[in-house]
Amino acid sequence: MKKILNELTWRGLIQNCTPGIFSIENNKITLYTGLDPTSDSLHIGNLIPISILIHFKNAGHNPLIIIGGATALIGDPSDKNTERQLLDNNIIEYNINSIKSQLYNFLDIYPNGRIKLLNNYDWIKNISFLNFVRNIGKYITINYMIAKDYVKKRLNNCNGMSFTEFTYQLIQGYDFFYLYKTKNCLLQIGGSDQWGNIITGIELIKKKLSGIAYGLTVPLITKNDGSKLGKTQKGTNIWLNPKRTSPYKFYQFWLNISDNEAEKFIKYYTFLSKFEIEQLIIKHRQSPNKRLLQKKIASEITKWIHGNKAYEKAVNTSEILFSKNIDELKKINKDLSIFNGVPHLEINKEFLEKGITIVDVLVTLSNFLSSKNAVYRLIHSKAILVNKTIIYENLCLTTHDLIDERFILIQISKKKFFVIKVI
RNA sequence: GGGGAGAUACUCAAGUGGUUAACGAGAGCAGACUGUAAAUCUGUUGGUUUAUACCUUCGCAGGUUCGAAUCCUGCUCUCCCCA
Repeated sequence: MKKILNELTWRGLIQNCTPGIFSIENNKITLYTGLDPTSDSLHIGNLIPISILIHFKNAGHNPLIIIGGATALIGDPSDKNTERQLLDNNIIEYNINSIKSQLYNFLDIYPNGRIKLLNNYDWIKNISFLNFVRNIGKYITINYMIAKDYVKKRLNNCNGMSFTEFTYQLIQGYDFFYLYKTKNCLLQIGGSDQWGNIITGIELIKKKLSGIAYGLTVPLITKNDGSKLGKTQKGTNIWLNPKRTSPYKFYQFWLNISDNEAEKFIKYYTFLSKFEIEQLIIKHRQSPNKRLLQKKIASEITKWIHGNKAYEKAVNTSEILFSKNIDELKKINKDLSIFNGVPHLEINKEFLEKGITIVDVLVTLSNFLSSKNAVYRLIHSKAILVNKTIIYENLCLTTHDLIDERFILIQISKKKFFVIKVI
């Protein structure tokens, strides 16, 4: 059995763990992490605990992923300052199915692979309230429960905390208890906000079964400015679902991380060996302008999540969009699918013959920018390019501006692109 | 129940009758420099017009005034102290 905890430590993936955890890595163990179906897609923050599962799997252990079909009905209060809105059953079910099919795409899910997928609704749905209160609630004191940081915070907060959310930690604790009892699952992995919930499970196992279980949390991945990773500048998540975050955008996100971040993320998000990573970091420091690390991370993760084809397309699109001159644009041979994932507007050719202004394209017709003033401001600061040429006024575009008779490329600042396609 | 303080743009926070679309800071956006990096510097951040004009905005609703974020009245909400 390959030792794994040193590996995880080296990668910086361990934020906190319960004492004695190093004793378990010698034998094959079962471990799990939970995913909340609060949305119909995972985002890149979810990949960290998942990648730990994969490290364990590669070392020969037995990983489980628990989808929180039951716990999502309650809503995890960890890390939240206010009561959550309850989610609708149908939405949760839809989310569960979406997340499941997503996981099948990029993980070796049982029966073909080694990672088993379970839904905690399956074992929680049949528990009666009385049974739960007598058999589980009796083992955990209120004193223990209100000592949790997030509970304290909420108790001091005038909005308070509902009984429903207060019980959440017991339900998640019960999951761990159940998995320990039925599958001999010894370890739970979670984000740093999950510490309290994990500990409750361990406590329950200790009190009720005199068993010893372990927990491990991953660091909260932050960007240099302290913001949570997975959010872009505008605060939107980087999703794994290509409909929410196109492979092109996904690829660009990784390509744009800073040097500092890149040295960390290559350890978090790729499965390259320690040797390979150290070599890459050395090379990168020698000539950082080549951005070897960013490119490597972007390629590894994009291929992993979206597949080789989508990755190649994203690279191709990037090369064309970021090329300095107009000739590159002419090379695409009318294959506009290269622009999938780039914001665009489709218009009739007749419409374009009459002429259409930049402001209309970006605001009136597409809402790509929020106001006309914003466009004028950008034009004045020379931030808008049409087909790679800076414009100085609110230009009126016509069919003469079309490339290959098919499209016009508008570039806003260095990294934002907008395509007008004629149909 | 009694007393006190407050509510200003994305956030914090000045301004207490007249160049006030509102100081400043953070944040965002853009430009320069670079490597589609970081740091730095510069500009910018209500809307319409791409021009210099108008409209809307300082908790909500009224009022006083030539003129209000600023004064008055009522209301709503938040915080603090004493019961």
